[in-house]
Amino acid sequence: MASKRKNKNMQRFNDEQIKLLEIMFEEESRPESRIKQKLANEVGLHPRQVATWFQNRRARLKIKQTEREYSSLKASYDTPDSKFESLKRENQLLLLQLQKLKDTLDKQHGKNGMSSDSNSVKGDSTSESKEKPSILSESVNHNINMFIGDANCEDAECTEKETGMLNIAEPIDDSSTSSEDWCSFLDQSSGNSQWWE
Amino acid sequence: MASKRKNKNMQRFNDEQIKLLEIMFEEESRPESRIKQKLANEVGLHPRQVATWFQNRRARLKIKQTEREYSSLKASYDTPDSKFESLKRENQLLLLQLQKLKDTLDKQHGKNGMSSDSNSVKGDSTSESKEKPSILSESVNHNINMFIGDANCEDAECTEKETGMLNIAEPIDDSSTSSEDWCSFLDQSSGNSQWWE
DNA sequence: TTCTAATATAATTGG
DNA sequence: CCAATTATATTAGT
Repeated sequence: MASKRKNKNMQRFNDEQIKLLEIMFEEESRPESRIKQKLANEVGLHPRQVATWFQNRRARLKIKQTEREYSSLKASYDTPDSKFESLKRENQLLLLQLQKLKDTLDKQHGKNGMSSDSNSVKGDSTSESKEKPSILSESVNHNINMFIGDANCEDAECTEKETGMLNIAEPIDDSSTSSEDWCSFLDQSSGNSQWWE
Repeated sequence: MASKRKNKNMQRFNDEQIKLLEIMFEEESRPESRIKQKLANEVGLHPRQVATWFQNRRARLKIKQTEREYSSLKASYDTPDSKFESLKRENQLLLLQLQKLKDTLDKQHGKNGMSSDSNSVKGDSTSESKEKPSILSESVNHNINMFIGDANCEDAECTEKETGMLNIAEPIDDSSTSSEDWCSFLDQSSGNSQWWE
């Protein structure tokens, strides 16, 4: 394909040569031709080799710098994983709304929280006969559980971490409690995370 | 950097050598030692050089195959991103539940549905609703555990993973809820989005 | 020891 | 000159 016959022998430069080249590179990563020629004489290489070495050396430097930049950028932007955080916050808000609505309904029905607890976990399907199947409670308790996962990490270091989420203490502050602003509220909450669509 | 001492001369193999090596490689990419030795004699290289060549040749082959596989896999699978789809679906479920609750409330309060602001479920959190230690809240909270796993292992650096636990939400029996378009802010579920990469 | 995967380095190619 | 790629070698880990 592309193999020329003019390829001679390649030669790894020895430590002395490398050392001198590195020293020169530290002073000036892009020296003039004359300097390179002089250097070539000193280390016993062809000028072309010295030029090539400087090019490769600059390329290596650039790669390292780029990697470093990328790392720090990623470290600063990626850490909280803001995208997932936002989605989780979104879900928390929705759950908060559900909870409040449920409280309101319970009050309306004048229930005592202690007895006749039809809103426990969904395990009590033994005898569901309630005078009011109340789509509400069942619906609420129905399931807010979720499992969302994916693990691609083969042998990497995916460290696990517990999230003590559910800080529902979030001040949702009712500045605008007008009538059917259900939608507006939800609209807001989903609006502050446009990224998800 | 890592240049050890005894780096001597390297030698590019000539066309004849390469040609023979390639022919042999096509027949058997991993020949036995004797064959490699015989080959080395035929082309005038050290056995070690021939072995190295085969190793790197295999590496190159594998890289190309892997790249091809990755490309097609990525092309076909990359888009939906099930994690976020799941989260979005979860949000939709929550909203559906809210809708049901809201409908129920409207019916209970009957006529003033249009201007009903009696239960604007939102803002409280500051005062009010103290008399009820909210057993319900706990119940709800217990159901909120999520398990979210993140996996960007491209660079073998899974930043973090959060675990809650629990199971998949049962599908809501929404055969009756056909008015899905309330606050239609969820509907554009757009599965495209590569925004997060 | 052999193999794989990852990396280093000298050289080439094309722009 | 630079970016990208190639070809050989070397090293770490199994």
